[in-house]
Amino acid sequence: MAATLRDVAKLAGVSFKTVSNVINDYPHVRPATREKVERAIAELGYKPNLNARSLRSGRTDTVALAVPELNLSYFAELAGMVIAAAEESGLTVVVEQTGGDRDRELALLRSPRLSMTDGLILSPLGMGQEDADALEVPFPLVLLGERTFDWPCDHVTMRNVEAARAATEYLLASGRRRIAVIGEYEGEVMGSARLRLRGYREALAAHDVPYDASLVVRATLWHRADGARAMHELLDRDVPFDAVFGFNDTMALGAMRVLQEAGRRVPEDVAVIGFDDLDEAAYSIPSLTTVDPGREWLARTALETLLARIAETGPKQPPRTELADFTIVERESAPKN
Amino acid sequence: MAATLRDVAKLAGVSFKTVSNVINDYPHVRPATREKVERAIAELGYKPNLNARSLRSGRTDTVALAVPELNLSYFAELAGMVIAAAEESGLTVVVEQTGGDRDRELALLRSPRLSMTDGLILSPLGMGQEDADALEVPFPLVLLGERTFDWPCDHVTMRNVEAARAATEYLLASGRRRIAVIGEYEGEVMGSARLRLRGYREALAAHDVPYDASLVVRATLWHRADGARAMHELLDRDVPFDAVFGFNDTMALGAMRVLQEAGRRVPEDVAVIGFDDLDEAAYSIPSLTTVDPGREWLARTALETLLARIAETGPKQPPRTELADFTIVERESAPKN
DNA sequence: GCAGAATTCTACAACGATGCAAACCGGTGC
DNA sequence: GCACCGGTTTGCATCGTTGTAGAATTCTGC
Repeated sequence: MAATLRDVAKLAGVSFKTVSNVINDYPHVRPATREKVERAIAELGYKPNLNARSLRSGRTDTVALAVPELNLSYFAELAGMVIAAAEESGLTVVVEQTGGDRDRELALLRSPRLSMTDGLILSPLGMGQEDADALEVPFPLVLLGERTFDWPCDHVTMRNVEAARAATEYLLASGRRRIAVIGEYEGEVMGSARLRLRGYREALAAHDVPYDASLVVRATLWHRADGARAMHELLDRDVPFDAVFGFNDTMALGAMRVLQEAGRRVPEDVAVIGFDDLDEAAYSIPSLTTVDPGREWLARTALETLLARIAETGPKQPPRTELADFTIVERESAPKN
Repeated sequence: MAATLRDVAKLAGVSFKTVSNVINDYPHVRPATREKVERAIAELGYKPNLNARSLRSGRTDTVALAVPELNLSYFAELAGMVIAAAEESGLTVVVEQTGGDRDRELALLRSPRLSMTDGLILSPLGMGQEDADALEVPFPLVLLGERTFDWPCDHVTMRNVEAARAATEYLLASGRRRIAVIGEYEGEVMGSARLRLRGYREALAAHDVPYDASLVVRATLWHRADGARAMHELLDRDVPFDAVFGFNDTMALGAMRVLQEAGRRVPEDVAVIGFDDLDEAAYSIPSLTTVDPGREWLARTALETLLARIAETGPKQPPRTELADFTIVERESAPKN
């Protein structure tokens, strides 16, 4: 089996605690001793058993990240960024998929699996206000992305309302007046869909454009297929529209595809704007104008916030809420004018 | 702090070992005792400390999955599938990103972090034959995707040569003769790029179409931007071509975008075929004909193979090689004729 | 050359769980 | 009435590490 501290100690001719001291950079170790120990470590290829270390020290240097599914590019890219940021701090990341399902989110929050981690970054989707007290957990927890309830808990998110409002105003400024929306999700109380819809309505109101419910199409999951389905539904409704605001890029791309199949030119007949600024938005045909919600910043900040909470020793600090800045990325599907 | 076995034991009025027996479904526990213990567990909200359990039992019920980056949809979707499959077996998955970088792949194989897992599923990219003995590791290891060297090690992959050959023949059958290829990677000896190129050449040879190196464009990373860059390069070369075979969908989509920007019609002027069958391939404009390499099967099989190796007790079984079946998914970018 | 203060090293007890083997307990069989 | 037998419960050692406290060694100043 793998070498342990004691094996190294025996080889180096010191007590096993000294080996531990060397590994942990304990200051008072004579250079000669240190070198002897290091040679023994190298010779045996000793690697510390992190489980034992965790058990003893109480720290695992592992964090859990729970997202709906990696199949959604937004979450895949976000997860990639969180993992990269964690790697920089020497942390390991356990990735969990909840499917955006309430029960699985709740189960995760209670799961013993989390005892192997120092904390959790959760992107909740399915949970609602009635589940808020499930967030009363005995470990550091950071919500990443819109929370669907009111609860004092660290929270890193984007300016959904403002960004959606800006996106809508961008379309309005380019002369569009009949702006359809894809991604509304009626069951949801405080999630992204609701907030983005609010931003949309604020923009309309600010420009005296009447809100028309027949331009709003719901989609609970935000996959490409949902965007496509929503666009079919919109076309079937046979209401005129000259722009589409997809609540995420994936749906916007799905919708854009259907739009063009149906013979509508983008952007001449219909402008399309998305939300997320996925990698692929720059390469679609036409390329997709979208909102960059500041994902890189979100990922890093979520991790930093979690680490700060983990490092916390004294009395509990009040919950933090961090908001990313957004920008609108202009591309072909919705030119400025 | 969290409740331990002893706390539960005290509350239930039994020895802590009995509590352990209840938790582990040890058969000889009187129903009355079991119930008493279970009540105490529920009352205290006891959750086993998995670190302690792992230390003692040697099993972590966690596996590591290392892919180049989640930013590449292929790997994101693959990772999602592996995690989902692991979840079904009650396993946790640690995700590592290597960036396809040789040094990081090697570092990972030697990392103490793996002591927190029961085994590793690795998608190697950067390592080469000279690193083969780095695969001599003291834990179960399964290579997922093409291996870049010859080494007796469990290996789950796709039929790269045959699939590439089939893709090329598909294009030939539709009358194309000048088929460009994007994704060749000269440094690589045995990886996917080489194998797919071989399949391409076999198909050409079988149909007496001469191989023309000026139609082959290299790309070391297989991002959308690489596909776009490669297509620019190809257009700059000013050689005639009537089809493009992208070694993955992401590049094919990037290339298709550039192609259309340049005024070439897809598929009328140039047919495009990809490889991977990503979600988005069905929604691009035009939708992308591609090779489905059997990812779902790959993900599940990789995990199963790893689990079998972990469960292994007796003498080491010989390494397994598992090959997924592929299919060609016909879409608009390359119609059958 | 020696006391006293640093410095360096070691011993022992945890962390919270599981495996083993022994102890217990009530009932049988003789 | 006693040995014996399952089924049931328990005690102890142990996994590999770190924290604390104290022992051993070296260094300093006189």
